[in-house]
Amino acid sequence: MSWPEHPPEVERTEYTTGGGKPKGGAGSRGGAEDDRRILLVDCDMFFVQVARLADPDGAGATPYLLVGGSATGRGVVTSASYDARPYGVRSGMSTARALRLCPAATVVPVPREECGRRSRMVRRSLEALAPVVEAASVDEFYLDLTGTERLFGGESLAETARRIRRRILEETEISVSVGGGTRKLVAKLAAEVAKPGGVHVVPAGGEERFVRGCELSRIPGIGPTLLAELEKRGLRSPDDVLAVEERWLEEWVGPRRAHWLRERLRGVDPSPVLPRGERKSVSAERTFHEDLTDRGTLGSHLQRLVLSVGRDLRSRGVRARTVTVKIRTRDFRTRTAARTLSEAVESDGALAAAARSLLQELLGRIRGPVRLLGMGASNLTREGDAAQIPLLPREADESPRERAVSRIMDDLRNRFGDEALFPAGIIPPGPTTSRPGKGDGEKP
DNA sequence: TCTGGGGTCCTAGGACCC
DNA sequence: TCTGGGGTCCTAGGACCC
Repeated sequence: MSWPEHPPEVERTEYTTGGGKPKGGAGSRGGAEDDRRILLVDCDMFFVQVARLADPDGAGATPYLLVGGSATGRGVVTSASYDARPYGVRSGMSTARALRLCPAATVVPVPREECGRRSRMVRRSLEALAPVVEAASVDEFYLDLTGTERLFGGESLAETARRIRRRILEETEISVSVGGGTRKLVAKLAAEVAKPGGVHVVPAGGEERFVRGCELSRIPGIGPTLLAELEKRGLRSPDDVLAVEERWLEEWVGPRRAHWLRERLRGVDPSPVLPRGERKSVSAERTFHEDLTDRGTLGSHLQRLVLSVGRDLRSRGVRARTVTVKIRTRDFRTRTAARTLSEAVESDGALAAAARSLLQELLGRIRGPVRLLGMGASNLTREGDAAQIPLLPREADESPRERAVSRIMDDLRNRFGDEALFPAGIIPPGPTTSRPGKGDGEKP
């Protein structure tokens, strides 16, 4: 059974809101009358699945698989196989510690390209099955099926979810779990219940009871900081939070967050399922194997980051007006410096010029070695978009020649590989830049 | 237990303009 | 010399997500 190209009788819920932010304004409440049919399709341990598909004999052969950074360096676990989790391994944990907990485990690097490929496969399959698809991340997709009841012959949301699950597995070899309900928040939490490889749908009207039954830490938007803030006040469950007088909550976490929190815990979430718009920023960063002090070395690393970000910008056909440089020191403090240029740029030369002076500025502000260096570009505009007319004549941030040079370099790298050219002063890929897909995990 | 890399969104303060 | 309010843009930092 497949989805017609343009389902005529689908009545889409129309939303006028711009960003899909959970503003919770008085106008658009997700009240009891909310009868949307929303699914969250969540790939099971996505990186582990993809690593196994990409390397069936290596990663695919061991039950205890950790996907993530190197074991000897400062890497962390991005995803751990279900067999490894009973040992206490969690994503975000340092790989070294994970290996202490589960010594039998194999570590492999994240297969980035293959992850992108499989993610696009899943998205395309879903787009053929539902009228509105929002890619929330590489491995999570919201579907809005509101109005499809007749089209699907009265099929229940849970039946639809199971059908979609089977279909995705057939078409992409990726196993997913599916959560469903009338709101994104509820669908998301339901998917946790559905894992691994199952389906869970919360019936309309049961939202508040369902959310109240969840742990606070599982509610999207409640992170470690807010959690600790609430715990400090003795609030450990949704019921605890909802029992507290509103004015106290407002005093503790601020009026806006207090309101947001109460709405969420009552299962209210009016945010619409919206296909993702344009990218807002592009960045690259690097944590060093050992903290760095030498400014020349830092400069070379910065240049590498510039090349990566510049190429990313150009491949997307966008230009950036704001350049940001970020450093993290040994004490884990992060500092950023940003500059907005008078016109948007895309060439490595223009990006590098801005980045270099920002790095100097940052190095003047800190003492001691640098743990991480990052570089980002934001304030993006499409190439074709009308450029702002400068009010006064000024020096250009970027010449047509600089743009042309960068594009030629992209072309050469695309044809002959990343290592084809490294302008003087650039640190070539070192031993820490391991290549995915070879052998049994990485040992730099 | 020593914390990756890619993002998004929010807040707060200052500059500047009207 | 004292005194506005609002709007927009920019910067820095931080919370959060996967």
